[in-house]
This record gives sequence, structure tokens and C-alpha cells, in this order.
Amino acid sequence: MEIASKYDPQNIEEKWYQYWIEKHLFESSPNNKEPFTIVIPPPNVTGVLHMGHMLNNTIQDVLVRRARMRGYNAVWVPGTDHASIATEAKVVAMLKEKGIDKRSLSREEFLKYAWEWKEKYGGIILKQLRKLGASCDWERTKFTMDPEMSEAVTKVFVDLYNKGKIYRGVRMVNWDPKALTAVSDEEVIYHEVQSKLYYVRYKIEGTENEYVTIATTRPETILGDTAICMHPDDERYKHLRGKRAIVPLVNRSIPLIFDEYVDREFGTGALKITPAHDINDYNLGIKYKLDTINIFNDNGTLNESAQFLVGVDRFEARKQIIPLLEAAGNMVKIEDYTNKVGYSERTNEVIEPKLSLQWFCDMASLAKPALDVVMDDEIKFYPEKFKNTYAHWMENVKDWCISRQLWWGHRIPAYHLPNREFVVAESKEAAYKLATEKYPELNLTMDDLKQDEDVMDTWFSSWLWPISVFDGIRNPDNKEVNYYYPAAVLVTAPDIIFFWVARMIMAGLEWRKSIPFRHVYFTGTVRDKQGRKMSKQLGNSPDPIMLMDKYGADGVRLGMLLCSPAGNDLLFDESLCEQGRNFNNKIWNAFRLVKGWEIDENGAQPSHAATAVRWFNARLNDALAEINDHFEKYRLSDALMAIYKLIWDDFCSWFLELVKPPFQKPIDGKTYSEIIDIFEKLMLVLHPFMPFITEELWHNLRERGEGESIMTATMPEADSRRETELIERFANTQKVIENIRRIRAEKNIPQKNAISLSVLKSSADADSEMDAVISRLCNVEAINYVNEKPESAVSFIEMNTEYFVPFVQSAEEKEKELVKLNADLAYAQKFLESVKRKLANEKFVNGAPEQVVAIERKKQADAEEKIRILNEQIARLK
RNA sequence: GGGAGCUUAGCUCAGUUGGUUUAGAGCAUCUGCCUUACAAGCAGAGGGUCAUAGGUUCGACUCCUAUAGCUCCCACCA
Repeated sequence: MEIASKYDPQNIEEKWYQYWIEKHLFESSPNNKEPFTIVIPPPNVTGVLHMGHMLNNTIQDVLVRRARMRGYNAVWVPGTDHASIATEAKVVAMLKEKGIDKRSLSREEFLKYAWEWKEKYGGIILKQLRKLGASCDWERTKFTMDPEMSEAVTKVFVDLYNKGKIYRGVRMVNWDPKALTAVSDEEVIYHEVQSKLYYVRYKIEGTENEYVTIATTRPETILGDTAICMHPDDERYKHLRGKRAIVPLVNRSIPLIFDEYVDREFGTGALKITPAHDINDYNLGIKYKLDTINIFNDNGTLNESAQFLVGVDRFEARKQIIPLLEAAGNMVKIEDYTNKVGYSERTNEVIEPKLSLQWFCDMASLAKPALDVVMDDEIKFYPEKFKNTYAHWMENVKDWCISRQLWWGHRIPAYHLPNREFVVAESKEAAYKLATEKYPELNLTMDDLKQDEDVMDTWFSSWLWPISVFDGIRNPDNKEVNYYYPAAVLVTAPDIIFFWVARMIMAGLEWRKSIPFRHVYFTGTVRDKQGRKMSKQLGNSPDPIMLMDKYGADGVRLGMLLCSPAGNDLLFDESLCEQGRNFNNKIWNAFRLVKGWEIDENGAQPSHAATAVRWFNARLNDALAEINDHFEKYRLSDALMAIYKLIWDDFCSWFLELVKPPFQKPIDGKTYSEIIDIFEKLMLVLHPFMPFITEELWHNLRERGEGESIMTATMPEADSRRETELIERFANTQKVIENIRRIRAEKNIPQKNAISLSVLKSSADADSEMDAVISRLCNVEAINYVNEKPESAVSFIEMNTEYFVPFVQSAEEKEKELVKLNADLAYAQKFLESVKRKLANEKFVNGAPEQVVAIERKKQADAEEKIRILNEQIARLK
């Protein structure tokens, strides 16, 4: 059989994914096994796969595949999120390109376009996940705006409203003038920006030439000023009490007020108050019953109330008002200034504080139990440090603005009545019933009920995800939700800990009276090599699909996981995928080697091969325990590295080299079948990380039945019995072999030239088992146990035993060797001194545990022995 | 302004309750090899005053304090 020397992932990966789908291997339904549930953090329905998804979903796939192989009934529920703002923005942009203005459309018309768009582009990301190898149960794919999912959202809204936890009111909210909607506090991102601080003077009413000067970063809002505020104890302004000032340009008379809120140190100590456009000013406005003048339109342009610059955008107005103020003699000076400005997470537009009528969800009562379950470790966070972040937010949680002035999303189930009242119900019919009962005097018809125009924040559906994907809101006692809920683990990014994680916990406790998942694994942020976040603007994000085409999905998965310690950011570099691809190739070639052998069923097993098998199985057992430990702590990259080294070093470099039959000779049947067993186990252990190549080789190692898959094979588990002694003996042998190889390299003794090895040691202490290993790997024809040091030989020390390789050294070589030996001697002596010092210290000998002292004494004896041998070696060379 | 975390080899990171650690791994680097599984490879080698300064201790990469630098989160100083 001719097998290519380079592994080609393309066809193999496609073939097996197809196979898994056809054989329904990803699918799960409740049975008597223990469930292991993961629900995907639903990506935006119109999104495309980026590196963050790659990391996140690779991790989920590793966890779910491993659980499946360990006998759990594992399910990974996929789906997408309707992503209200983002999707609506995309649809608006798409319409604009077609020359259609959203405002010219009715709600129904717009939604028709939006759904068309969703059908066309939605779910691309789910297809991309298949390329990655994601073992999602696609039959369960959910979308947050599926009819059943939407019903659940409505139900929950009504429930909360009836419990008094949802209310409607006029509040200062974060307004996105681009998306034309309110957004929640969590959706505002603050950036530091270079701006200006403008000092503007306002004339004191009734004086000729008396002014008060304020400092502001937003001079355009002067047009909406309704007061000026100073600190009550500020000596500079005491004389102004009870007076009024004139707003520049608009010549409005406004009161001077005094409040401790003002920082006397900042600017001039006088603050202009614009209650309609600043949250602090708004609060002062309430306190002092000030007028509120809204000077902005919803899109951020100035309106009639501003009187000046009407129709001009707020930033343009900021520029244009300067000459006006200068001309009026009110501009005092302009300074450079750095301040923080809030931007909308979705549109990157500067947020405008705006007073508006919105729906809010009262969070305090939901937060308390959700805080407790995390603090008590009923839900465990990995890494744990996020508990702090979580606690801080939960303890200071504010009410959640849940209404959005958008069309794409779940419409608020409130129905307004002609009498300006409203009712909240799950359907228009139910609302009608409720309304007629409540207001029989109105003689309502269905047409009198007008549903609220707003939709809900996207997260108001996402927070139900772990429940609603199993229909647990509408049918709280159904078989599925009872079986799969709660999820075993949630894998997500820390930046949505408040948006999503916290709220899912609240929702789980509120509607199912239990936690939604037991563990939360927070991944890091994927950054580029310079540590910058990957972003479209920077263009530093590689396209995952191209990476997978180039290196194979297995290769990219490995590349991602090699650099992803839990919770730490990972600096991604394409070379890591190369490492992954190389690993594929290494495994592939190991397989080629094994498959290339001729088998002699009756051949006797050589002793070195028997040793190799015994040793490798012991090593594998150790590794399994280590891997298990890493998994329990969610240290996936450590687990992967353990497997990587097990395969590359222990299996390929040591084991296979040792069992390899002589050139063109057959291998004995016993060893061969043991090798296949081991190879198979390695594929099983690696499978969660590299699903494709492991499936391919698993099928090639043995005949498999129809429909069989490594996916459903049983993961090898560690045996509690450890063969420490064998592993140690082998490790010492490895060191001896490395020494011989070093000497061969240094002295240019080719591998094909057989050598003999002398050991200064009684033959009674010989380890013939390991001697066979040395002979095999180093081409040693004879190992002699001697009492006398041989002449003309190069020596080395291992475990305080001296070994000799016959070799006539030149004077120059001897000189070099001497230098090295002297360096070793100096090191050993220094080491001995430090150990002796320690042992001479009475406090140490008395204070330290007996065991520790014993170790030190052993160190001393070993060091002394080593020095003795080194001295002998040096004497001999001289 | 408040809080959390980080700082160990050129890079990315391990280092579990202080004591088999004058510190490990992977990658990268250097040297020698196209040795018929693999040059996407093999064999070998070099490389670190564990951020800095103190302290606790018989003993500190590990505990404490301060300092510096970095990262993240939170917060209404115009």
C-alpha cells in the first residue's frame, strides 16, 4: 500500500463530517445515561465566523466530544441570535443600497425584507462551524426569533410585568442617534478622546459688565441651558446668590443655583446645567425643578428649540457655535482637554443622553439569589477571578432598560388603549379580554388596542437561552428540559459576563428555580501577536475559513488551543496552525511506518520490544491521569500539550524507534498487535482535540463495522495502579542513551558503526532489560560490566555510575573535555557547599521535617560521589 | 477616582499547601545530519540575579509590604 508522505486534510475532513451527520452521531435524546449539556452562545444570525468563535467553539467541541466518549449522553445545542440592533442596521444598510429608505416602509414591509435577508444570509456561521468539526446536534438548531422561542420571551415579559418587576417610565437613557434607539448601560463603551474645554461667560442679569464663566466640553448644548450651578461654599460666587444669568445667543434668563455636587477645583467652579442632555444635569434639574429644553432631534441634529443652527448635526454645531459665541463676546478661552466619551457598542456612534419613555426591568430582586449561587460556588467560574467582577456588578446592579426603538426583535406585549392606559398580555386577544374587564365603560373593540411600537433588548431573549432551547419556559415540566437542564458548562467570553452570564443565572433561578449551568469557562480574547484585539478595522484578523483550508481544521484547532490558557488572552499567530499541521503530519507518518511493516505472526517478541510495550503502557497511564487532572481544572492547553508530548516524544521518538523491526525485516505479531492497541488508544485520547485525523486513522488501524466511529468509542481512563519504578528506570536509561548520542555526535561516530559500552559497575547490578533497550537504540553491540576503567575511552556519569565509550581522543579533544569536566566539578562543589551549609545549620536540621533533611543528606552523598568520580576522570585525562 | 489581575528563557506559558527546583515546557535560535515513517523531519546544544527594593522564615519563584510597568473591569467631574 502506497500512502502519501504528507497528510492532506481536505478530503478526509469533509468525508468524516459527512459521515458523522449521516450516521446521526451528533444527535441526542433523553435516555438513562447521565446528560452532559452545552448550549452554544448563539452567534449573530448574520455574523461570519471570526477567531473568537473559533476559539470558543473549539473548546466547546473538545468538551462535548470528550464527555460523549466518557459515556455521557452529550448534547451540544446550536443556534443563532437575532441580534436586534446589529441585524436591523445591516438590513437598513442593505435597503439603502437598493435605494430604499427605511422610513418609507411600514413595519410589516420592513420585517418582510429583514426576514428575507435572514433566510438568505442567516446561518452562514453555522455552516462554517461544520468545517471546524463542531459536533452540534443540528436537529436542535434554534433561532431566538423562532415562534416558540418568541412565545417564551413574551411569556416571561408578561410574567415579570405581573410580578411588578417591569415598569414603564420617562428616564434619562443612552440614546444611539445612528440606530435611533435607546441602549442599556452595558452597551455603552467609554473611550478617552482628545477634546477641548471651552470657557464661556454668561452675563449676570441686570448688570452691565458682570459675568460668570463656566467650562464645558459641549458648547452646543448652551442653547438648552436652564441654570448655572456653583458650590454653596465657594467664596468666589457667594455674592451671586439669588441672581440670574443670561444664556448667550438665545438670551434666556436662567437661575443661578448652588449645590455641593459641583467640584470647585474643576474649570471655574461654575457649571452650566442642561437637564435634557446630561444625566447629572438631569438629576439636578429634578432637584431644583428646572426647565428641560430638549434641543436635539433623535438623529442628533439640532431642533427648533435650539433657535440657532437648527438642522445642523451636533458635532458640526459644536464647531459652528464657536464663532457665534466669539462674535457675541462670550468666549473666554479654549483649552485642550482629555475626557471620556460613551460610544454605542453596536454602531460606534457617540451616545447622547436623552430623556425618553422606556420600559425597565427591576434588577435588584433578581440579582440577589444570582449573586449567592456564584459566591457559594454552586456555579463555579473558571478562572475564579471573575467572581470578583461578577460580585461587584451584582451588588451595584441598576435597572435594565429593555425597550429598543427598533422593529427587528420581540415586540413588547403591551397594548395601549384610547384612555392612555395600557394592558400587558401574551396576545392581542388576551389583552383585549383584560382591557374590557378592566375598562368596561370604554366599550373597546380589538382595533382600539395598539401594540407598543418598541421591541425588547436582544439580551431579553438570550437570557432564557439555556431554558428556552428545551422549551422549558412554555412547558416547564417537559421531558427534555427536565433531562438536559442545567447545562454542564457554559463556554463564553468574559466581556459578556453582565450582558448574558449574569442574566441567564437570574433567569434560571427565576423560572426554573435552579442554576442554568454548573461551570462557566471564560475564554480569553484572541489578539494578534502585538497584543492588539482582532478587529475588522485593523485588518489583523485572519479569516478562519482560509486558515482551515490551508492547515486543516485539526491543525487550526490545535493552533488555537496551544495558546489558550484559561482566562488569559491569547496572542494568536498563524505559525501555531503550522505547528498543528506539523503534528498532523507527524501522526500521519507514524501511521505510515506502522502500516508499512510486514508481519510475522509466529515471530518471537524481542525483549526490548516487550519492555517498550510495558513501559509505554505505564507512561500512557500516567499521562491519562495528568490529562484528566488538567481537564478537571479546565486547563485545556495543558491537557493538549500532555497529549502532544506523549505522542511526539514518547510514542514516536522512543516507543516506535524501539519496537521498529530491523530494516526490511518483519515485525512479530505480538508486538504488532500491541502497537495497534496503543496507537488506537492515542487516537481516542486525541480525538476531542483533533477529530478528523483521529477518525481517519482509527478506521485505518483496524477493520471497523458499518456506522462505527471513534466518536462513540470509549475514552481510555487512567488506572490507579502506577508503575513508577519502571518509568524511573526507563527515564534513567533514556539519559544514558542521550549521553551516548551526544558522544556519537561530538566524536562523529556514525550511528551505523556499532560500538561497545563499558559500565563501571558489578554485573550483579546489571539491568539486562534496559541494556537491551540501550543496545537497540544506540547500536551498541556489547555492554560490559567492568571493575577497571578502560583505557582510551570517553566517559560520562549517570546516576553516579560511570560509562565508557571506547574512543581514542586527540590531545585537543582531551583539553576540551577537561574544560568541561572542570566546569562540572566546580558546579558540583558549589552545590555540595550549599547543601553542607544547610545541614550545618542547626535550626534547619531541627526545624525542617525529617523527610526534607533526609533529602538534603542524600543530595550531599550524591554530590560527594559525583565529585569523586569527576576527580578521577580529570586525573585520568591528565 | 475605585477594584481585580499580571510581571519567570527571544516569544507564549507551567511551577499545586514555602523544602527532591542554583527553576520546567512548547515554539523560536544555534550545531550536525536528506540515517528508506516524517526536512511539515532526526540527533544534540545554548539560553533565566523568577519586574525592583525591603521584610517574615532554618529555608522564598512561592507568604507580607512598598515601588515601577502592563492588562482588564467599574464609576455621572462638566
